[in-house]
Amino acid sequence: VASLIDVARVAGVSPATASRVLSGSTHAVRGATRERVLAAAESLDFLPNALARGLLKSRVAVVGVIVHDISDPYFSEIVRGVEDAAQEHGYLVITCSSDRVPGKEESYVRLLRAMRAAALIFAGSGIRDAALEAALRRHVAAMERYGAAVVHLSPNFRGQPAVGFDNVGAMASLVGELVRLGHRRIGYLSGQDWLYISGERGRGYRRALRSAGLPFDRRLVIDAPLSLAGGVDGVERLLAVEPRVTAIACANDLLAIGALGRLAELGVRVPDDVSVTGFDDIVWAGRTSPPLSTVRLPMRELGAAGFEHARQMLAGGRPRRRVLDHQLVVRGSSGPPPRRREVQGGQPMAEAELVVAT
Amino acid sequence: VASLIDVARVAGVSPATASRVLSGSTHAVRGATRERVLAAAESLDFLPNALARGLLKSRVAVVGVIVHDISDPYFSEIVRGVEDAAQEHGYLVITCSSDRVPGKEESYVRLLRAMRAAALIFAGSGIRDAALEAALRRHVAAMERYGAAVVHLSPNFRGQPAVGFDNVGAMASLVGELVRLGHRRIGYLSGQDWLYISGERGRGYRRALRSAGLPFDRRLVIDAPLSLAGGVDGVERLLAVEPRVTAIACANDLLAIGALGRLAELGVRVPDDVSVTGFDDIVWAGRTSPPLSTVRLPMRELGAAGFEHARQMLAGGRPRRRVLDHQLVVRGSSGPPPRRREVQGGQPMAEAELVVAT
DNA sequence: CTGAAAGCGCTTACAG
DNA sequence: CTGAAAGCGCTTACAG
Repeated sequence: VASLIDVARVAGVSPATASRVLSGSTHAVRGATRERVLAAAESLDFLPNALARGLLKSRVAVVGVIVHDISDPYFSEIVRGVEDAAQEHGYLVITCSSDRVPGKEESYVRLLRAMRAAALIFAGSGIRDAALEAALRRHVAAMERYGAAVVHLSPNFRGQPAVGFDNVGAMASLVGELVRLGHRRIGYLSGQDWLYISGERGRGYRRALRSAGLPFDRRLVIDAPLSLAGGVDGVERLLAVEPRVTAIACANDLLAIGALGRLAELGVRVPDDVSVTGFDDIVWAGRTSPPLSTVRLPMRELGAAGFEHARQMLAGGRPRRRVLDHQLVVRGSSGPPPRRREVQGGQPMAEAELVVAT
Repeated sequence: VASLIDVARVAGVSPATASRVLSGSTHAVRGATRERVLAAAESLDFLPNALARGLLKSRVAVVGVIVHDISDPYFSEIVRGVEDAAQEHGYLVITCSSDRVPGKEESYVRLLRAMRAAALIFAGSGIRDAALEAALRRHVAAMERYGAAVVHLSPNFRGQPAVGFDNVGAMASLVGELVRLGHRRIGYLSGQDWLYISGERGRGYRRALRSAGLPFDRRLVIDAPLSLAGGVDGVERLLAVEPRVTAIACANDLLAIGALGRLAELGVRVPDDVSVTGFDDIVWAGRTSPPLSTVRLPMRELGAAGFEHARQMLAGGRPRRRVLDHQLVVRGSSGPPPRRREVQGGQPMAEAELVVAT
């Protein structure tokens, strides 16, 4: 493989001159010399070694992104946004699926640090885990010492993210919409309680209830993981605890889609018997049966903005914190509560009646 | 940031000794010395610089994966498989969404080559483009020269992939299933004709027709891109050309799901009026309305096997070519053709009759 | 405008 | 078992 030395030799110049031509330096080089170097590089199919350059610069043009799972559409959308922005600037993107397991997250960050990645983006929510957070602080400090930019896109141990969403407000407006439709007993599938993001979205749910003067019933909040399986399981548990819910708000679309599937199996009609809402608006939310009412978060834009934030930091700037806009998307999975129940008011209802539509 | 030199100084040994302890060398080191080095590394929060090591080894523990689009579930599944296998061996994964644009693909491969990635995995189909293929040959040759492993997971200019699927056979059996159900006029949304994969799957479609003694009608093959939008648009064009189709086979699930959406809007009932089949079995295929009949490809396993193949090559082995098993998944989107049409046989049918179910 | 030289942080024959 | 030294492939003050 040709090195800069080879190019210099073929062009009949010193490596220093060859470097100045090939690395985009501003140092002046005579036109004819420049041509000779370019021709030599071309003929040798020379490509500068990014490792050598990175060693010198103490960091390499790579951005690591920590996600929960790259096959989760929420995260693949974000990564796509990072990728697009990164590519424009010649950066490569490393994806790390932590599965929200502290050990995996730490191990990925360690590898990224060893690689001297120029930027580290935490796309997913922070995990409440003292040992992990201590390790993360250490790694992040070390990375910042060698000049890396570290950016969070979700709430975490450092607080609010550099670029993010108004999770509280968005969830509050979505649940508020259910209240407006007439729902009074609204269940909530909340996501793992040791995720910072669950705290935020749960706060939105409670805020909406409070604004409507509705009581908060702890039993209606089910701590189900943010996944399809979590939705399947969570909706089951919720109905077992309180079959009279007329609406189920979910902390993300995956939970809601899982719930939708299980409700269909149980013969519970959506939205006739129960309304269901998601959060995120992944592309598949519009194609479920019925289509999911949710909140649209511009995930791709988030990823791009996250990279941009990092890039500005690398350029020595102090970019401002940003909160990207969300949008309510009302589709077919939400509607007014069933009449019969309104008539019954707060009366307990036999479980059989809930699945009357079977 | 602490370097090996710092560790050596603190431990009171030479950098050579510190290296031997910290890099997992087999070179013998006295127990007490080893302890001192380990303690020093620990106290300095030392992490070896992967760039320096990579420079020495002429490649770095990173695997680049070229995909069409990381937000396409087919590819995010594959990447997840690569990631899981890679993580076990301390490799990091770089994802590159080429959008099937030759210039982007070339540019990503160039960056990966500059980075001295130890492995390059082409997850998506090859693109028929002379200029791209020439550039790719050049880059791949250079990468192999510095010791990288290059692996394809889909048909391409080099022929069949190192690890892949039996696309022809799988599509033939799926279309064969439609024939078995009684369909005689089967449309086909084929994917871009300049993708090697489209050629393979299209061959499967033709093989099934041939086996059944059915004529191949070029007009029933619609060259629609492998995406949701392609399905929306493709099904529209197909019905315009030949409203009498009783089944529509699609080159992937995205096409089929797009088609399903458009058919619902048109009031065409699936499968009562028209059967629809996909290919890949992405996780969402089971949640459409109706659920999609398709072929299940173990994408995650493909990614893992692809990494494993590369790893064996890096270890100096000559791993065997592999074809992973697929599986027919018959769900609700396919069924017998409508009665009325069987009665009418080959009679032309007014377009209005097709959408009679509106 | 050009080049010699030092150095980024490691690893590994080689000598002892 | 340990260490001095060379070298991977670049870039950049520094001198001219």
